[in-house]
Amino acid sequence: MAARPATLQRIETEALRLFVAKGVDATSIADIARAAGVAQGALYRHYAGKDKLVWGLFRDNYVALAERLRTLTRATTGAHARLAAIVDEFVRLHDEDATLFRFLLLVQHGQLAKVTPAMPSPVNVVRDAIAAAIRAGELPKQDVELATALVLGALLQPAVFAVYGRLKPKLAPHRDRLLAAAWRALQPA
Amino acid sequence: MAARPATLQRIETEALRLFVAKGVDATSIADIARAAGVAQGALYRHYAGKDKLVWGLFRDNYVALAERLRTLTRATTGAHARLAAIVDEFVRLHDEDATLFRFLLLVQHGQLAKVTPAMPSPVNVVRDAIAAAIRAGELPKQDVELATALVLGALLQPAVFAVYGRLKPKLAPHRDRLLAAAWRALQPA
Amino acid sequence: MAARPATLQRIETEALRLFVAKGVDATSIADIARAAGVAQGALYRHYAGKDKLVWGLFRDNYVALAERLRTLTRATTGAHARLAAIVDEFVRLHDEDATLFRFLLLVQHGQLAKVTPAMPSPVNVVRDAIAAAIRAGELPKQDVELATALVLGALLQPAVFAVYGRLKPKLAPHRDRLLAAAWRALQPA
Amino acid sequence: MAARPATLQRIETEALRLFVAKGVDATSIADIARAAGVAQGALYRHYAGKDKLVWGLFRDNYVALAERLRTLTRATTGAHARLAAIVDEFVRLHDEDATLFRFLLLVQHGQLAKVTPAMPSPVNVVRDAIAAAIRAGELPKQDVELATALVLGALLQPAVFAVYGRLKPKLAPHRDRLLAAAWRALQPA
DNA sequence: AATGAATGAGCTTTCATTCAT
DNA sequence: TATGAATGAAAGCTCATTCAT
Repeated sequence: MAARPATLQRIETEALRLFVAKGVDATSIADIARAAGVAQGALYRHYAGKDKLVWGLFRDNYVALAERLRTLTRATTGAHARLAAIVDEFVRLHDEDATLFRFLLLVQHGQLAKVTPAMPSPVNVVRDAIAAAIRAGELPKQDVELATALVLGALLQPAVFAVYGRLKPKLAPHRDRLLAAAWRALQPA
Repeated sequence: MAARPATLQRIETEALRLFVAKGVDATSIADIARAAGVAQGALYRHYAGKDKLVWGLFRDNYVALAERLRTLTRATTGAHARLAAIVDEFVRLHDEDATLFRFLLLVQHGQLAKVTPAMPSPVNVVRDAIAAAIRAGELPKQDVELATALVLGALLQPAVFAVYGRLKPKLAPHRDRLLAAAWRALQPA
Repeated sequence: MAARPATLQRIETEALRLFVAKGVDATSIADIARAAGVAQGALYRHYAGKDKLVWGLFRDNYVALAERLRTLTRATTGAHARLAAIVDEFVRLHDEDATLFRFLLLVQHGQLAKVTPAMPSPVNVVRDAIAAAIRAGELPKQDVELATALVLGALLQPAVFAVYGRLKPKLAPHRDRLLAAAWRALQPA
Repeated sequence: MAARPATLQRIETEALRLFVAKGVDATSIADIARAAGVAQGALYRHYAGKDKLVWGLFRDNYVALAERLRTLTRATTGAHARLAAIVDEFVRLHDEDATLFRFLLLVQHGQLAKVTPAMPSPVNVVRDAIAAAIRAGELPKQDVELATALVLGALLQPAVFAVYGRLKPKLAPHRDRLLAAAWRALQPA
């Protein structure tokens, strides 16, 4: 009863690690099984197939991030404070679980097509926060989608730079700068 | 002698199109050969293998973009004008050859590891322009790599949004806004 | 102690049903266990393996049919009456338990190789009845095996037609016709 | 140009042989490739998959038999002469290519479900011949499907007996007897 | 130069069977 | 006794690459 959850846990941990290290397509089921210390067939008790494993890992964590962000924006008042909460959550996730963050970052292409409009999405949380701020007069009127892209760009591209070693592995030291860039990107004047 | 380059051209065009549409790994040599109207074996007369084909397409266009950007920044004076030239070139490439832009955007992970420091890189051109502006006192002192990431984020994330249909297919209408966001991201105050 | 036989019963019923519906090879142990409402491992307490399950089901019912036919032919006098008894038993089995009949019919190839000469076989009962009638002068001299084939053909091919919906599901209405065809097949003149 | 058809021919010949000897499910693609002396992948140049190979072999020969029978019945006049032509063709096919005949016989279950009404079918040719004879007053009125089953039973069950060694490998010596049994089965009086 | 049949390694997946609990 | 997670061998299939023509 103590070793059983461990198997699934090990599979997910190793899968994430390998997907980030080698890419999803270059990671075989055999690789994952070997790393997790189980037989290949054992994976199929937990996941219907490789696609489902990738999608499950992506969706669960993508949705969880969206829900945390939603909770944070609901608990916060004021456009700037909300943006700060969003930035902090991105930075925290990146620095606390870089593997997971990079998985979401690198694997999104190929998975985003499966995201349905009904699914909670971090992108939509950011967009909704911006839209609300505009409606409240806290931000100037502007193209909401473009504004969302600019905010996300300020958060994600530094993460990409960290992946390739152009920036140090932790984003926390850059938190204020990221927040400032994101905030100013919302002032089109 | 006039039709031969056409064959190679067709192969590259179709390969790019398929790589963007289905992803590199999901695109087989057979797919490309079929789309280009040649036999599979014929591809190997032009490329040593699939990896080389992908890498060749990436490197050639990546380097070409870098060289165009380098030429532009050399021909321009003043930090803001240079940044404008960079933004314009990104926007132009995106709007004139969306397939190529998206190929570079989506395929970079998995190819960037092969980029040597000696190779001209668009990222380095942007970084050098920023570094020069700081040295010249046109921009405040700051982390150059982080500044580069913020500028690129402002350019690339809107392109990602265009891929997923969150923004309209052309970036030109957003040119001023992108430039403003990139410029302000460089004022850390 | 009363529910246990029910488990075994359920396994056999569902196995037969699935074997007929999807074929033996296309039916997995998991399918049977699921349909019977037991765990996969539980099947192995009753059967040594899948092959043994199939063989057991075939042999038990094949032998049982042979023994019923043997009893009937022993209890009957006269060639025509015996043939009628055989036809009636085939028709009765078919109409009362179509699944079992079709299982025997469809699964025989692949199982018949395991039938030993010592095992009671419906085919041999029919053959022995014909041979006895010839010895008794009730039927003309003829190739006994060929005669057996002709009688069985008249009984089994209509059953095949019923499987594929070319005939209605019940053979009882055709009983007289089947008997006539079988009887006449035995008059080589 | 001489060796190419040989490959496909070898594949089909060996596949048929193995399917009859071991059954379709027990015959692996590896078995066929080994027997045909080609790599496994080579099979997929000619057939989309194992299912398609089996179906292709079945359908082609099933249809070809139907068309030969159709030609024969069209070229013949009189119910008895037509039936004789049908019996002769079955006997001929059986004795000249026992492997093919047994393939059609043993593999039909599992393939017949894919036969569309538009496809020429030996069963329908026999049925049509009987129906025509009834309309012409050459045979008494009767259930045409049942009559078809009885005729086919008289032809196919002896073939099954030959498979299992209960009858000698050739049916030709039994031709008159088979024809007589089939003909009498059509006289319900 | 081009063709396309063939190769062979590798992939994902299935499944009968085992065994600790 | 029953469970179901785990095993491991084998299956069907794909695909980058080679090579005789």
